[in-house]
Amino acid sequence: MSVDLELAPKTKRPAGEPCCTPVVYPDVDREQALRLAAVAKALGDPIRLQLIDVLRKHAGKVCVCELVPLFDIAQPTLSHHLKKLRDAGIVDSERQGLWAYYYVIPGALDDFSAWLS
Amino acid sequence: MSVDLELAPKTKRPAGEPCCTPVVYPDVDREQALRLAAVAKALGDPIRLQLIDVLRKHAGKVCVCELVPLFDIAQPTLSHHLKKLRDAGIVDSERQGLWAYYYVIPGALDDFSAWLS
DNA sequence: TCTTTCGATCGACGGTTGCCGATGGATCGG
DNA sequence: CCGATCCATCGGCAACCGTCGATCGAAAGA
Repeated sequence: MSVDLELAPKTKRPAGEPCCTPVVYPDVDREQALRLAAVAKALGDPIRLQLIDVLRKHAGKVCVCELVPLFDIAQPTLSHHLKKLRDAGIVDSERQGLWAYYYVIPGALDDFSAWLS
Repeated sequence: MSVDLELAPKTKRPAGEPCCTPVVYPDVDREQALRLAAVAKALGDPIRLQLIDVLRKHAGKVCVCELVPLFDIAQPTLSHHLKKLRDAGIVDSERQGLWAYYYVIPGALDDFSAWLS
């Protein structure tokens, strides 16, 4: 992986103790960090995390009218959370007549999962 | 896993199409979702994600004075991010004289990583 | 056409976040 | 002691977030 951030070892130190002898390297560049953090941010809400949990375990498309009664929030709030997950590229939706069916985009969490492991 | 959220299938539907026939089950209860989302939220910032990346890859304790020049932010801001990671239970610090050394708490990300996989 | 239903969007509100400069507390050298 | 260094905290600011009620557009039935 490429290194995006530079490393500037400290020179001034009041004592002779070794402060900056071990050099650290970031393995994730800024753009990759932005993408991964966007996914993490989308998962950083309990309701959205449970939404992903439901959609993933179901392994299919789930109607919004099924998701609403699962959580103690108003319908516009749920729609807002689903939009956040859509904007993060984690889920997508499909309209069938009057209903909207949501599903987790296959492989959308792979990069983040790989970084975390 | 225990199911915390109740499932209330919809009864009224204008057409005969199957809307809520497939029943969905959440596998994560509310408390677990809160813990996992707190970890995800802490990782939901590019700088914090890179911080974790550096600390994890280094496999040891890293002095703050080494972390400051890696990012284009002021020192109080870095300290703020480190506090967020500490509050989330992901990292911890250890003072040695004048310096503070940070490290990733072993196993702190295991639950989240397991849920994601 | 009129009504009902579903889902998205809007507008508004309190609370939180990320960022900075300034300051403080602790530690060490001189 | 005094000054320098490292790091945490404080106060403030603009931006964002989660939430709701109200509303809208699309679709289907009567």
